Amino acid sequence: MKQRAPWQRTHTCGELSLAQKDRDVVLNGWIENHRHHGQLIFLDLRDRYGVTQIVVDQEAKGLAAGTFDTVRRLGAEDVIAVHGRVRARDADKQNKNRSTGEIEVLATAVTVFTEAETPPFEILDKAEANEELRMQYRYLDLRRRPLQEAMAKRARFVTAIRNYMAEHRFLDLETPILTKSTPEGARDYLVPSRVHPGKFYALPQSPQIFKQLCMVAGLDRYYQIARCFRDEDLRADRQPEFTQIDLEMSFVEEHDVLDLVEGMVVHGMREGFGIELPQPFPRFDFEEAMETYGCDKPDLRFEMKLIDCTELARRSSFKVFAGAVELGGIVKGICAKGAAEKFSRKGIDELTAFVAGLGAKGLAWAKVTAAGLEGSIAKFYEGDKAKELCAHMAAAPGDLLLFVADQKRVVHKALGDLRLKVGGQLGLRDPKQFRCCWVLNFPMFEWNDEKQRWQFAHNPFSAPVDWSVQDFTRDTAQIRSRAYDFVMNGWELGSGSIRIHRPALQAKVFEFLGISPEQQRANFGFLLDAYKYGAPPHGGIALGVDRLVALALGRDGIRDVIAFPKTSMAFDLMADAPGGVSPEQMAELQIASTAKRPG
RNA sequence: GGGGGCGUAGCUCAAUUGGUUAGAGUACCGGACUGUCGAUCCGGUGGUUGCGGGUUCGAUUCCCGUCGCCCUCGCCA
Repeated sequence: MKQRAPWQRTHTCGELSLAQKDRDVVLNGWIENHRHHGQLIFLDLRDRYGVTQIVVDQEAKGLAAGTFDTVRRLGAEDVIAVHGRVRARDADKQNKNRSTGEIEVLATAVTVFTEAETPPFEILDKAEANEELRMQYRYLDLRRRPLQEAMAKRARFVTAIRNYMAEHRFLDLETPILTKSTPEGARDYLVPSRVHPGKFYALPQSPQIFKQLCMVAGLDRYYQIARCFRDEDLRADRQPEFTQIDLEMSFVEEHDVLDLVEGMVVHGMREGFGIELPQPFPRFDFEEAMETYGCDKPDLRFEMKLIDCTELARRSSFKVFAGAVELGGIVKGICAKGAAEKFSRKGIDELTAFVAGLGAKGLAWAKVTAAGLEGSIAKFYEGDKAKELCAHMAAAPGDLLLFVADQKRVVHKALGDLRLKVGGQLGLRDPKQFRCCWVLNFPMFEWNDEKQRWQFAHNPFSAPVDWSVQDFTRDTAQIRSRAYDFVMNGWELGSGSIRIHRPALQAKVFEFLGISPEQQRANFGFLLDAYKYGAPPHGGIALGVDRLVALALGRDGIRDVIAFPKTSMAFDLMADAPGGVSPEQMAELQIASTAKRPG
């Protein structure tokens, strides 16, 4: 039988109920609250599992000598052991808000492990202190129930993912944290090498190349809950280090990866958060997503699709419409169901300003009534024309129609963002609803205006949809890659592709982008070499764990679901990192700082 | 790198056109209290108004700089 020290808990603070009535128990935990009534003291004792009320009664039989005086001096966040007996509470003394509210523990003795100074902020469910202070004392913030729950659910989710991956024959393989800098992509975090003076490791932006090498190695199915590092400016949904579910599979095509990941996400959401995702996840061609939703990461919690009105507009007496079409542009609209009454003239002016900020020249609008249309385009659409337009837009009385006429890119950007804004204002973006989809066949290259050259849209290893493409200079913008994104509620949560596994094709892609054979060798030489020795066709994906957990828990940012996050200046307020190092350390690494104001 | 917001007691906030000794709630400390559960009641401690400078008879308030936090554009293959 297992040894238990006298002070060690027999139960947690969340598990006692009438089932343990009259049992002698020991609880360990933090004092959340204390209420003094002279000869009677109540303590709320908290641990990860819950809160149990402790009663210390000076008159109680069996109360150890001195205990009452000890307890009288205790305060919030002191850590104690309570010895006592479980007692049923009278009906009028029960606390219905607590799972342990039907019982309490009548103390016989108390052991004080540590007394706590008054914390810089109170440990309450509702975060009352500002985030800066809470990050500085993160270990106190983490005591709060919402964060404890977030951490527990995140851990449960990750465990579910691991189980799922193991069941599907994936090997959890570790890849280097100290690796090599590559010029493309995000800025690297660098680590100086002591034994190679003047040389640096880079922390991985992702395990991309290593996981592909695992495929060349014949390991067949790789996954890792991998930490990734990117030295770019932060946002609410971006931290300098973040976690990905990274995976790669051999001898597969898109649907193999998509099917597997779909199952994984469904399993993880169910086991981790109790969320049932509607299946199957729709799969959109990139082009289709852009045409229908105006963006490559559609929020499918509501419809309000972009409807092409270019042909109707072409023969319109409304010059803005006809004129835009004449200049090679398009006209599209959205129909906000039942929204006519929810948007005043002022509300629509605000939407107009919104799309203007996105590059649109204006916003044409109409409210649908039983009699016809009202609004900026009403006089151009009367009688049958109004009916025709409404039929085309599938609009009914009470609906609000919004149109943008411009070049395709502008229309999609403006209406895509407008759709999200209007959907949000109509309460259609319910954080408790979860809708996933896939977007496939992204453009392979995109034009970088600043650098005046083509660059990878996804990553350098994504295969073109058409294997036989020989000349990337022709119709470059039309070339599609076998890249896919996983999207939930309008958030891009994952990105992957079927890779190039033929060295000749890979070299051609690099060549097109102006990466010289020397640079190729220097940066990716080991991958290109590896491909010479028999690379299987393969593909994979990486999913952002932090974003996924934040979304599942309805949090606005990922800091809430990371135990020890950094500020938007990539600073760790608790650890005070980054920090200075001694001249000796610098000398040993043979590096010097050119910073004007060190530290 | 650009734009916006915030910074006053341990914490959350208030303070009139620039005007007396910078207030309140809470926490904390002391006291009362045997059924509370964010206990209640009485009393008390607690301030470099982020930091530096300027304007002024006088600055929490106005101006300049600086630091920190948050949001955002650029950036994030």
